[in-house]
Amino acid sequence: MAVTIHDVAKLAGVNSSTVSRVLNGKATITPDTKERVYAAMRELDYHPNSLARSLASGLSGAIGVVVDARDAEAFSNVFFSRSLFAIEKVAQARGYQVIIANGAQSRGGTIEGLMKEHKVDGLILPPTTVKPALMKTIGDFPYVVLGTPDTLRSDTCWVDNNNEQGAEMAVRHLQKMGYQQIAYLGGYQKRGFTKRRVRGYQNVSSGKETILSTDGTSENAYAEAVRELKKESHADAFVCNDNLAAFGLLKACRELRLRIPDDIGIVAFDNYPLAEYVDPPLTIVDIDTAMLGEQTAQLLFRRIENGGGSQQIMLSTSLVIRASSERRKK
Amino acid sequence: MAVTIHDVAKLAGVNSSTVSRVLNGKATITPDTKERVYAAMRELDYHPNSLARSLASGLSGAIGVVVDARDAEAFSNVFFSRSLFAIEKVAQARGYQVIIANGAQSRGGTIEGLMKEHKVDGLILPPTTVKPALMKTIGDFPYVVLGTPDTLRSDTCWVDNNNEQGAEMAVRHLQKMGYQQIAYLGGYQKRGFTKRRVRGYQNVSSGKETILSTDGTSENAYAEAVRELKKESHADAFVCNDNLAAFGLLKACRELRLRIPDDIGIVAFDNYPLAEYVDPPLTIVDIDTAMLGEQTAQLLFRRIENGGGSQQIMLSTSLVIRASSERRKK
DNA sequence: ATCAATCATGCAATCGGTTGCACGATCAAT
DNA sequence: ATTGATCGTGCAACCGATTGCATGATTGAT
Repeated sequence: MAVTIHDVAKLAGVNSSTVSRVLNGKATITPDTKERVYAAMRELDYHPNSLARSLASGLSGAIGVVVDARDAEAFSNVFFSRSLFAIEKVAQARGYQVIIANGAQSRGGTIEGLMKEHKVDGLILPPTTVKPALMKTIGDFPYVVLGTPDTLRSDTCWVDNNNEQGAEMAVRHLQKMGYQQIAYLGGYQKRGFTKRRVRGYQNVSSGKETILSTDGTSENAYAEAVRELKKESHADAFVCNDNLAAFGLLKACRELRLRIPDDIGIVAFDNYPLAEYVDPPLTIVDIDTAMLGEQTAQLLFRRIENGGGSQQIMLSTSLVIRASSERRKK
Repeated sequence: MAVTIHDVAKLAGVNSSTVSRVLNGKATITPDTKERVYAAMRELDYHPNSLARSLASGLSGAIGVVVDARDAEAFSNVFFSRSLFAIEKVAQARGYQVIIANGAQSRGGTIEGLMKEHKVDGLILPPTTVKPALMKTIGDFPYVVLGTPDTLRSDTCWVDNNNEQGAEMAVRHLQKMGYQQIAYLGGYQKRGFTKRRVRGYQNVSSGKETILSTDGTSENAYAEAVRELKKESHADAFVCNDNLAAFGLLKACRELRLRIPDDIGIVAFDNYPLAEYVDPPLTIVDIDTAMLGEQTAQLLFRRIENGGGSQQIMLSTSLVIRASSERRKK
């Protein structure tokens, strides 16, 4: 098989425990010995077997990122992949591996397996998985929720962007641009983040409240938008739950010959790469996904290392103003 | 610590090796004993330590998916995430973990580490990483390239979609719709898949060949498109290297008041979720990313298990015809 | 009834590291 | 010079599984 610590030890003329100590820098070793060991490692192209290492130390050296996706779309969710990128970056800097696992099909089994079979030292979970049953089996295993769990427990760590504030900001912006009747379009109402966005919308909306829920698809958003826009006194601006909803709305406006931003104003959540390339470019409530991922990973590592207290981090969103909400004249 | 195989053995009144055999179903065990062991496992909520298992068996039970991403965008590449979803699905069905790793910053080190430190049993690599130096260190370690490597070696396994055929199909379709002067827009020419798409374009293009390379951004595609469309006798149709290029082109057409599909025909590669929601909906060379991921993973597992011969899989693309190429009148 | 073949299970080595304890060597202080 | 503290390294147990070999029990054939 491959080169082991014993081969290195023999070549360097020391005991394997010494090699181990050199490897981990955990003890005082004579510079001379250290050099001989390094030389032997180099000569043999030694790579420590991480499995043996993990077994002995009781640490897998990996963290798990759980996704809750029934179909491929959720996986290719820009939000998810960008955060994942940041998570991987933080993990790599610490010499940790990132394991991704889809928790959708196996109610809790995936997560439990990762944990109890010692495959990971910590977990990043989606809010949808945080249910009492899981919390019981998870015990004091280190985990951080990426998003806000529906059932709040003070000892749960989570990192999220401030959806409520984001929606408030969107509505205020539209109001300032002179729109009178602002509606909320899109989003599956059972999802926590949608609820919070809607709440933000309700907090500051002044006119009639119109909330058009969808199943999350563009098609559905399109249909709802058409229905609304055909009414006698319809909304003159929309806060869209995501880019997909905004695209459905754009299509509806085109068909009904409503001009944006003159007749209809639009602000949408999430900054898709294409949002600024549609006609007109979309005003966006931008979520700092990189920061989200980074903070989540760092919080997790803090918990893994210190076991330390729980913490919740809420990141602010920012508004990227583009043509879709810039009414030229009142 | 946690429950071990010995605890189970003691409770069931057998030796730990018997428990192991029950666990793995590798030997004949009396139904009675088997039941006692299962009962003990259930009672103690036993979960085998995968680290110990891996060490003993020499198999990590994980595969690595390497990404070559400098920025978050490449990671959130729809192509990548959809394939990843399919890969994870296949892996989960076999009880394997999926480790993702960004190979961008550490020339080869990441891949070598995953391999030599026994963190994974096999690798899925992007074509960009397949260079002679890596091939030497990788030896006969199981790996499959997702995409076509630039430097072809007959013993390299890879899975890719047929980009050349896809481009040919796009051009032929535009020709049939009556477009005379078809250009190719977008794509960084050094990338293998872009080269192959351009080659397909060249194979069947009849009129003047116009190849407009970009740096991959929409902005750049927009600029190139504007430059082309301002010429005296400009192209009347474009095959776009991806959706981003198509979006740049759409913007250029809007500004120059060129109508699609009457004045300009468009076919683009990759079926982004938004492609059918722009105006007009885009005709697309569709890549079956799910199949791509699935085939890649399955090929990898075949190699891990049999060590078997090398194989190359080329998947066909299909054309999804929408309004952007359907010229109403000649 | 006898013997060989097969079955069920235990024993102990092994996978490749880590780490507490022990011990001789070195060093500083008196 | 003596003594106690500190340093550098080896020994061996241990992490929690797997697996080849051995053994006693059971089975079937003659």
